[in-house]
Amino acid sequence: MTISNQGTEQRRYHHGNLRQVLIDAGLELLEEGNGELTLRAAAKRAGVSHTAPYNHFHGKDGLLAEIAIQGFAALEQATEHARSNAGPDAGDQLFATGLAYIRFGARRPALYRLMFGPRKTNVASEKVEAAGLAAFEVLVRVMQYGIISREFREADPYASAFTSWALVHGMTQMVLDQTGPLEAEAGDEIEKRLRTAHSTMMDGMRRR
Amino acid sequence: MTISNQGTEQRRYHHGNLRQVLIDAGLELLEEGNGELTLRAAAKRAGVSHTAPYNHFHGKDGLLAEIAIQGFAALEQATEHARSNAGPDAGDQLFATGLAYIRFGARRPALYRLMFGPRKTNVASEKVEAAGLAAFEVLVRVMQYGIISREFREADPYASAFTSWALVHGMTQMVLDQTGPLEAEAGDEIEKRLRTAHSTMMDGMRRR
DNA sequence: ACCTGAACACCGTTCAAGT
DNA sequence: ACCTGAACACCGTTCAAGT
Repeated sequence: MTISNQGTEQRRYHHGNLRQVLIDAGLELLEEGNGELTLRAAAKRAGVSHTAPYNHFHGKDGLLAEIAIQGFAALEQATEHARSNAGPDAGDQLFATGLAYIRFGARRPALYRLMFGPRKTNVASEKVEAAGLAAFEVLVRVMQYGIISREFREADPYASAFTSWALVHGMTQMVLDQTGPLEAEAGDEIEKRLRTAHSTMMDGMRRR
Repeated sequence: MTISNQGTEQRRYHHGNLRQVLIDAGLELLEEGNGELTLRAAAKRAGVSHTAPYNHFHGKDGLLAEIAIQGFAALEQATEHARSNAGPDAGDQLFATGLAYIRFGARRPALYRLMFGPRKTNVASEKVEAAGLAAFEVLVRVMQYGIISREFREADPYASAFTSWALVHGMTQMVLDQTGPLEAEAGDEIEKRLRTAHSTMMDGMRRR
């Protein structure tokens, strides 16, 4: 006790870090999953009884919240990666970020829906919001860069980012649903649509 | 039989038009409902056994599809009403349509989510898509009008409508979720955000 | 043609009980 | 501290049976 247990180490009992194992199981099921995530299925995949998760999460919503947080972290990473590889042009960075965003949703539809789905307001959901905000800030940085580099006209980067976020968020939703007039899984169609929207937006954002 | 039964009249058995009664019950539960719609709850409200709906719908998904169709019809009506009351300026019409759209979602969150939520692809979902397309075409008409009146520059009205639709759809989603940086239920905040986005878009759409 | 009730296989959650 | 198994109240769906 005084020797072997380092303070920051995750405690392990039967399965060692069951908490993360359950989250990973949930993410897997969501990836494979044609439908909904089930607490019992996640427990089964983790190799524990269906009541074991209650020792680590605030019921099903608690597990869902953790999964959403990790989803937002992955979204942030995907968009930031695209942004930093897009070259020095702010408009290019904005387009690359938006495209990476939509592709993230298109490839992980169930996870994406979970991230933006309804959540009972509780303590955990605040952490989800924080994770979502961190992903949002990738776009804010693009806007700030565009303004500082004098490529974009003066504006509130936060407000500009909000507009762009809403646009790609809406497009992603339309890719996931078959509702609305975007039927193609073909990435070409998505890219073409985003290109059109992006051009219109850029006309309104660029310095004249 | 030869006398009393008119061909187009809805057949009534115990409850008369149970089909529509179930749809209305579902809409009510969705409106009140803090959470999910249940087939059994809809049947209970309609005053029938929980298996009765299977005589009228393809299971729960069938009922959900019908509700979504009626939801899209209501959305179409709300946006069309706003458009036709917005005066002759195409930009004003576009803004009014978008605001009506977001408000529709904000006031019927559960119905809105159902309309755009996941649906198992089957026959019924084609009719849902058609209903969604009809609502979308309100925006297409605004774009066509703006181009014909030479207020908007030449463009594919379909593509322009798509961009606007994605934008308001994304904003609506952000109002419903608390995710993202739009916390206010106050209509003022929503209107302000839409105004910003609309101005940017209009800069890109207006004839120079 | 339309409806019911029993039955089945699920689900989330609680709780006493084990280690 | 962590896990299990029984139990409870739900859920969607099927099916034989009634009228």
